[in-house]
Amino acid sequence: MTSASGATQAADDSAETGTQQIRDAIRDAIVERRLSPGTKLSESDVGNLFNVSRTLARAALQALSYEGLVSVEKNRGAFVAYPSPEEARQIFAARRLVEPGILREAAARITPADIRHLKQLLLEEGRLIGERGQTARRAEIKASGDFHLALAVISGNAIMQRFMDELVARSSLAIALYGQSTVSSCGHSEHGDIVTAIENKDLDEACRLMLHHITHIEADLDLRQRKDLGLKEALKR
Amino acid sequence: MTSASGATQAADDSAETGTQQIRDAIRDAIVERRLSPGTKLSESDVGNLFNVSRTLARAALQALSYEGLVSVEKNRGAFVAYPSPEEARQIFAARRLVEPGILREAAARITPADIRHLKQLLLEEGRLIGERGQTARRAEIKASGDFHLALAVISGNAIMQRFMDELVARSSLAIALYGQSTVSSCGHSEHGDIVTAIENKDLDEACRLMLHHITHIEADLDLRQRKDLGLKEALKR
DNA sequence: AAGCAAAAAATCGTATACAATCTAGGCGTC
DNA sequence: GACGCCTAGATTGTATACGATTTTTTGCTT
Repeated sequence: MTSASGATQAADDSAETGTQQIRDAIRDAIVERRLSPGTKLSESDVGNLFNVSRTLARAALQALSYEGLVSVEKNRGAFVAYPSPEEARQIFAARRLVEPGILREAAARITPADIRHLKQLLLEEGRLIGERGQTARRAEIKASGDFHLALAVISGNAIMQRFMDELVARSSLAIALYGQSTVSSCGHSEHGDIVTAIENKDLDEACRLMLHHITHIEADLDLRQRKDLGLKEALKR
Repeated sequence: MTSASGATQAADDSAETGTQQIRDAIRDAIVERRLSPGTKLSESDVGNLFNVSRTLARAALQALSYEGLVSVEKNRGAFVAYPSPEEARQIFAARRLVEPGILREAAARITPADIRHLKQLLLEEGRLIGERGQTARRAEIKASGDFHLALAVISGNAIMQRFMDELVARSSLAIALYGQSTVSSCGHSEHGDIVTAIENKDLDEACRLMLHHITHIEADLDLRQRKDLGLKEALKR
């Protein structure tokens, strides 16, 4: 619920109602991996699906392209983004670069209520890992990201929060493409350790754990360049 | 020249020619402060100005709103963004958070050619400070940002590069609104010091200087809340 | 049957049209 | 003269229309 529409607004008064809704729906579908990288998103289809004109569908796709979740190719249309191994590396490099800083700012402003909230998220995440079925798996993916997003919220910096929204969403894409282990459930305990370190006011340790955690996620990816990638057209549909 | 259109593309194949052009033109105008915060940007006006339909004008404005440079209010239109003091603080907080990291990555990959390029930028910047006239002033503003952007380019991370583009542009808005000293020319020597520290492989010192530099820029702003800000309508046009 | 060329269909790029909403000015009342 | 209401104009929100580009299909040739 925290992340249902928790992306771009902040103080966003814009919210072209229709567009916003479509954008969030598609974003969620991408992040939860109901839409695979490379899937074509035709403007007409999206429009029909939401009972809205191509104009709005196009606007939504355009918006998603600014977040790096879909790539639009001139005269060819929009596709769910298909990050290259290099792009994937950059996504995680960016996270290593900003998340320790966010963590520090968050720790400086954190309240007992925030800590309770974080633990709540952890509990929820743990519960989902226990369950089985696709629905639970998808919820787990989202929950895993929500932890990092929650820290950004606590940090109180709306700009960093939006940036993290983008990074977490794009991470999900990279994992969908290059992830090896079935799920990144491995990372759950690491989230808990980070909270503990924050509670103990051991920021250096918390940051160390955070960096380790991100590296751990990335290590589960197989980012070796696929050689036959020249005919990327084949992948696009 | 490095920054002429040096913002959003990277591997951007999209480039709806018309929209892209309009967006860059308006962005430049905002960054160079030819457009003041709060200025109304009507879709028809923008369209006419670029001999293009409202459709494309709207798309360009929408794009700029994703970068935080214009704010669009439902049923009211688009305005050059008018960042609140709090927003301004967050912009600089974000820069303090990411720029040391970018600097470290850049330093790790920097080549002699890159260093020559940085010094070239410094020279150009120094030259502009010497000149007088509005044109020179505007060029100076842009040059000052270009230094930070160049570091992001050298870091080789396209995602951080795009983020820095946004932060530098928004900084320019904050300075335009709250800046006190005529120009931030004060910061020029600091840029030089940073390059020197990089050359000396003294990364800790370089980061220290960078943080100091950003704080210095922010310190020149008067971010006291204006009390009569309730009737923000008055400020909007 | 495979390959290629041209035509047909689908899809995108952009402009225009119409409805909904907001803004401004005028008029009347108090 | 000030306040409120109402109409006229301007501006945005969304849909539709049409030309351009790409993709697919068809049908012919080898």
